[in-house]
Order: sequence, then C-alpha cells, then structure tokens
Amino acid sequence: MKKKTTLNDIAHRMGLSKVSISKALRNHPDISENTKKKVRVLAKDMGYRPNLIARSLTSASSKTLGVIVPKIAHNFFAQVVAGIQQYANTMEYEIVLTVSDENESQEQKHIERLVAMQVDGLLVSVSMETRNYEIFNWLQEIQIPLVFFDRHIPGMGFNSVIIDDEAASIEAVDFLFNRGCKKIAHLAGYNHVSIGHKRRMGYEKGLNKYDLPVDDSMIIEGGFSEKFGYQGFKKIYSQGVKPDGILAVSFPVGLGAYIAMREVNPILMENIQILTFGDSGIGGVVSYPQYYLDQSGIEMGRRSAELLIKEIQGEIKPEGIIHFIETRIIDTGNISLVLAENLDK
Amino acid sequence: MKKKTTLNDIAHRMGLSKVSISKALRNHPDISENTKKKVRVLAKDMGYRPNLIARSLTSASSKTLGVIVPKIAHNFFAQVVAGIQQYANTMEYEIVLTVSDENESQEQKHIERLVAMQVDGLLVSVSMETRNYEIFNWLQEIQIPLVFFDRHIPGMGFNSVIIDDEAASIEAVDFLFNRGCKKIAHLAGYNHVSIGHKRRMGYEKGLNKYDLPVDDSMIIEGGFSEKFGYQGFKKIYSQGVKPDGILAVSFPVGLGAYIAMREVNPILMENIQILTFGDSGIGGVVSYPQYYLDQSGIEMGRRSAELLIKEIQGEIKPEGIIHFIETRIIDTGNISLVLAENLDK
DNA sequence: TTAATGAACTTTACCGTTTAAGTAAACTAG
DNA sequence: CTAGTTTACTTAAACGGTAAAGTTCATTAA
Repeated sequence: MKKKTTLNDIAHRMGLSKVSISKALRNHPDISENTKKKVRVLAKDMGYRPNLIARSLTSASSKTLGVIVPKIAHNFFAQVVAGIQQYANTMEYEIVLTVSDENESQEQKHIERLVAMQVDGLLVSVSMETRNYEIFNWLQEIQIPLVFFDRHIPGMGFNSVIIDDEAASIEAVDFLFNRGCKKIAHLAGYNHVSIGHKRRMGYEKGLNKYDLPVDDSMIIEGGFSEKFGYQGFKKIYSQGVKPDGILAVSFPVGLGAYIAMREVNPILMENIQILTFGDSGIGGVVSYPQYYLDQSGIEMGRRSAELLIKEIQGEIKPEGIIHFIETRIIDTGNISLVLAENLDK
Repeated sequence: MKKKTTLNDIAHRMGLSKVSISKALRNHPDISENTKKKVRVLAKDMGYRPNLIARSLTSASSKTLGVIVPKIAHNFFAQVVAGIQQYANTMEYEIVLTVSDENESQEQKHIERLVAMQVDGLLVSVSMETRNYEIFNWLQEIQIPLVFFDRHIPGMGFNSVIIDDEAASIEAVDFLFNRGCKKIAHLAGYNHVSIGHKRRMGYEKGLNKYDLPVDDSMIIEGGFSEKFGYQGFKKIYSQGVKPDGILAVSFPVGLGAYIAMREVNPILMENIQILTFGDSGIGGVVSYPQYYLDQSGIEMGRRSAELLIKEIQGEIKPEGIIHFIETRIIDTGNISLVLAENLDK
C-alpha cells in the first residue's frame, strides 16, 4: 500500500505545525479562515484522510461496536444485524461483526478480541453452548457497555432486548386451541437456554389456561435445528401419541417435524397444525409449516443498538432492564397479504 | 468504563520499563525466563489486555478487513459473510461489516470510512446503483488490497470472485429445454449490473444453442426484487405472450412472478416452469419456484477472503483475475434429498 | 588480563492524532 | 501610551505500544 498523507506532510508543505493543520481541518477557532481554506484545499489535493486509529488512541473512543451473533447465515440474525447497521449508521458507528457459531470458546475469544480492539460497546446474543459466565462477569467489572439481544443472561445487570417468548407461547397455544387443537405437542429447545425455557413455560401456561393436561411425552427437548424437529416428531409418534397441533421452538424445527410427518404419513399434514417460532425468511411462500410467530429481527437490532449507544453516551445506565419486542402470528396460507407488504422493499 | 491496565502500569509495579514488559509478554529473547514468568503473572493479575488500536498504530496493520455488502438481511449475502467470517477467523482477522443498501453514496461513505479506519483490505460487492467508479480508482491509486465478490467492476485490475453467470444461464436454458420448454421468458436484472448482463447473455446464448428465437417481448429488464418479478410477469402476460418456462434473475423475482402467475390463473402454475438464480434460503421446502441455481455464498465468501488475505500478505498481486464459483441446479420437488444434506448442520 | 561477547535490561524515538499550555504580534481600552 | 486581551499560531505532552539503539554488568575467549 502507498504511504498515506499525514497531518505532518501537509504541515511541512505549508510551513505550519501539524497541530495547526489538525485544528484547521477540525474547524477550530484558533485558526484564521484564510488558513483554514488553504489547508482544506491542500489536504484534499494531497489526498489526506484522517487516520481513525490514531484518533481513537487519543480520544479513547473508537466509534465502533462489537457484535457477536451465534450464526449469521440465519435469517433472523441477519435481520438483527441489518437493524443494528441501520441504527449504528445514523449514529456514525461502525460494526465489527463476529460469529460464535454457537460455540462457547469462540464467543469468549471474540469478546476478548473485541474488547482489545477497544470497541465502544458490545451487542451479544449468547451462544447456546455457553454455561460459564465468567467472561461476562469480567465485562461487568471493566464496565464496558453491553446489551444482550435475543439470547440473554438475566440477572447480570446488563440490559437486554428479547422477544417476549412466554407471552408469545401463550398466544400460540391460544391460536392453536381456537383452531380446534386439543392435543398440542411442543418441540422444545434446550431448557437451559433462556428462549427454550421461556417458550416452554409459556406453552405450559397456555395449556393450563384451557385446562389441557401437560403431558411430558408431548414435550421433546432438543436443539433448534431441522434435525431435532425431525427426530422429535418421530419420537413423539413412536410413543403412540397423536398430537393435533405442534408448537415448534424454531422454524427449522417445525420444518424438520413437517418432513418427518410427511415421511410417516402424508395424511398427517392435514390433521396436524404446526406453528413455529420464527419464519423461513422469505416472506411467506412456504406451504408448511403454515403458521409462524413473526419476530422482527430488524426491530430488535435497531432497539438494541439504540440502547447500547445511549449507554455509551451515558444517557442510560445498565440496570438489567429487559426490553420486549412484540410478536404476531402469521398465516402463510394467506400469502398475497404477506407479500403485499413486501413488494415495496 | 473503568481505566484499563497498560504496560506502564505493570512496569511501575514491577520497577521495570514498559518496553521490558512489552517484550516479556511477547516472549522476546531479551528478557529472562524468570522475569517473563513474573510479568505474565502480574499482567494476568492486573487484568492487562493489549490495546490493539495502539498496536495497529505502530505495526501499520489492523488485522481487520472491511466488508461492504449491498444487503445483509438477504440469504445469499448473509452466507457470503458467513464464509468470509470462517476464513478470516482462522487467519485471525476481524471483519468490519457495512451495508450499502444498494446505494452509491452509502457505498462511497463506507469505503472512505473503512480506509480511514485502516482496514488491511476491502471485500466489496458493488451496489446496483453504482455508476461512478472514481472511488475505486482512488482505491487503486492508494493500492489498498481489494477483492470484489458477486458484483464486480471488471477491467479495473482488482481480483474478483463471482458466479459464472453466463455459464449458469446457459445451463439453465439447457435444463428448461430438456423439460420441454420452447418459449422461455427471462425476467432479467438491470443490464448495467454485471450479473444482470451476464445472465442475460447466457440466456440468449442458451436459446441460440437450440435455435430458439430471442424475442424481446420475452425479456423484461428490471430489478432483483419481488416487485419486479410480479410486474414483469404481468407485463409479459398482458402482451399476450405465453411462455412455458421462465428464467428469473433472482429468487425474489421468481417468487414475484409466481405470485403474479397464481393471481392471473392458478392453472399456469402447472404449465410454466420457473427456474431462478439463487434459493430462498431455507434449504428447499418452497413448492414454487421449483427449480433454482444454487450459488454457494459460503464458498464465495471463503474464496474471496482467502484471496484478499493472500494479497495483503503479498503472496498474490491484484491482476484483475476473475475466479468463478460453480453453480448447480436444484429441484425442490425432491425435498428430502436436499434436506438430508442439511440435517447435520 | 583485557577486549570482545552476551544477557538483561533501559532510553530514545516514533506511529498519527489531540489536548493543554505556551508565545509573539496585533489590537483594544482606559 | 501602556497594560490587557485577542488572534493565530507553536511546542510539549500524551494516548499505548513497538523497534532500534544504547547501557550495564557478568562471562568468555585469546
């Protein structure tokens, strides 16, 4: 790479000190209008670009946010990142994006690296694997602004932005019940992951609401991927239990269940309603699973970036406040409606 | 944020100079094993973390790559970013991700910002709107390593990694022809965008191959979103032309066409085969469009990151070489096959 | 025995920028 | 007319780290 023009280079050419150049370019009152003009012209001429790294070193602010997502090639997280970008951009922040790949040690490495890079704050969605919170304790000690999104660790004092999973689950059971389902199974996530736990709690509360029995054989705990949905359904089915509705903890799980169902007996597709958390990412042209709980990743991204930046700027404090993003049930049977909303994008 | 421990802090505590501490921690031979041990212990104790920004300033390398994508909440680009991440991670590089939102001036701003941030190289997928290449000329002048991916500007000397769109289009026509299509329409992208242009060229070559006429009323130029697919199909149809196959420039376009088709007359869904570039992002459970050209974003991301890092390390030079990523046609009618591949993820 | 060698440090200087603290000349007020 | 203020700069110091060039003292080779 070619050597870059620095303040000093300009200073020498103009016979001024580098500080004067710095001030001129930052429109500091110390410098005369006349000089400022000349400096600006020469700076442009010489292709001067401020070295933001050097600036960060003095200003102790990098105008940079560290983001850690468990996955990026995953519609929901891609959306969240888009939302973060949108807000960060308007505030002149840049994003250093890292992916934990649901791996605790990766997550840890990234956190350390980001902190070492002097990001002004962190946005993290905790990996499913994470059990050891030491690193987060450390982050709290060094008091770096941090906002959790989607997957948080409650009770640590960090603010977080999440889906109101419990409420959404209750709503989901409501919805299925109102469509005639009396035996609703739940393909649940891991119970130690907050979303898994909450979705399950909501599911149980929803059943209670209608005096439906909570039957353990109707709850399969597992992961969030297609594989678990597939295996989960087969497991339920092999037990001889016949659900008429399924609440799946994620779209892939619902998808896996659907595949399994089709494999077992295509007729089931008409008799079992599947409702999943999260959509496929293509705005509603998937025929099955038909219903899903729409979670606005964009909104979540924006909100969390907003909170983080406010925290960085000292406008708010980390108080362990949980902000909820609303969820609504979408019926993909009604494609044209969903599409109409998307046509203008 | 709490004040961070620096080399100097450790130095004072130990009664050594900061340079010795620096050397000790970097395992420099100048320092005795004994001292090194003590330094390491104390450093850990005091919670010392090197300030990477300061380090970058001297080393003139930030171990950071700037990435510019037109969209992020878009399966293909999310995949590419995942691929970039994967490779960059193994090489200890971090990613500063920016989104141009298909906007020329945004793109320009991001490039300037990233350069100012002293990223070691740039990975860019050019926005659809971009007509003015000045900024890229500048990048070439300052000789910053840059690799284009997916959307490139040929003839500028930068290396790029793209889909072999022309070949893929020819293959696509082949495929449709072999399934009996004789009147294949093309919902094309903009002709000034390289992928739009190439896909169209391939489409025409494909038709020529089978002596099918190239009929301008069967080619609708437009964007890459659902809206254009929808409008495009309606336009073709309103002209009284009845295609039996459609090659759509992107999945959303194919999707829009499908919706339009269904609106016009559901029977068409059985008589018109749609083949799209790119998939929906959910691994094959969309019933329509049934066929798509699979583009491995992950692979593209990996390859471009690899090229860029090699260029940064001086192993290769920018020579305007175009690297092609292969494409294959997927039939979503055969769901279980596709899924089987995904179950292990 | 003495100069060269090596081990284990320290000092100086620099990366590019900013902030704080000068300084000289011109301007203003009493 | 002189002291005080302004204007338009400059110099010094700092941010946290690294590289290069000393410096000491102990050891080794001739």
